[in-house]
Amino acid sequence: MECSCGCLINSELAKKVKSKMLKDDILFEIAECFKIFGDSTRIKIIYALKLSELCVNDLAFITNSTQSAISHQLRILKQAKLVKAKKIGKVVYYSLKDNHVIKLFEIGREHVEEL
Amino acid sequence: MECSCGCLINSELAKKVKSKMLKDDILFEIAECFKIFGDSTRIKIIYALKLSELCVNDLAFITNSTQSAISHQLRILKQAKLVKAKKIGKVVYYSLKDNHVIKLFEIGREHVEEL
DNA sequence: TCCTTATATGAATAATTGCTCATATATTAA
DNA sequence: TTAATATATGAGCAATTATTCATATAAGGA
Repeated sequence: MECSCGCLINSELAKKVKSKMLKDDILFEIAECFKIFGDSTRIKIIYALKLSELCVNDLAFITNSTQSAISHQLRILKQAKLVKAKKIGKVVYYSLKDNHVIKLFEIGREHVEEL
Repeated sequence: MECSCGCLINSELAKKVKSKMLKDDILFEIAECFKIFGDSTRIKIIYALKLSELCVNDLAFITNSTQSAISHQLRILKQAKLVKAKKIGKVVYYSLKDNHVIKLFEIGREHVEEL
């Protein structure tokens, strides 16, 4: 028995596939990226920002959420480099950082609509 | 004060954006889709299956995980229609359901590698 | 200065979730 | 039939997480 899985049929194949796997930390980062998109509130924020640059209170209004909840989520989105912020007076305007965010959203949307 | 957010500057904009938002249930489904990709173990499974059709034990070996953990995650992936299963004898072979899964994975990977 | 508005944030809570462990089912071999 | 192998699954647990609440900070207006 060659591999730890105990599956005799595919042991050679399994070793080959294992050797071709991306590094764990890369796969972890990819999962972390998707995790950001995997929350209703954050997806709503992303979609709203796809339509327009918006301030925190407007985002709260648009998403039927509270200012606090949105602010917490915006911090997460900012840390993930998905949105950027611009402060004018006491108002902070948020917008999507780049088109990659929109691209990812659209592919996800397509996938859902095809099911 | 027109909108519940109390933000006078953007109240008209906010109402306009809100009217253009996708339905909550659509956005929820999109988030749910991304959520599936947002776990290290599942991403490892998806990447491994991108390389080859594999049985449960091989997947456990390749991902350094247990048979039980992988089986649980495969059930989630199957329910989400991301993988399909084919039983031959006592071995169950899993593979990706379609190229959309690969496409989503690749866009996520690109995004991570650009950061 | 005092008040209001806009945003941020720490703590607490409730809900979700991924894993482990034990066990069940199914198939094949002896 | 009995044993071994491959997979599935329910219960319990630990960790994560999204929200709420209270409060802090910051800016503008009276």
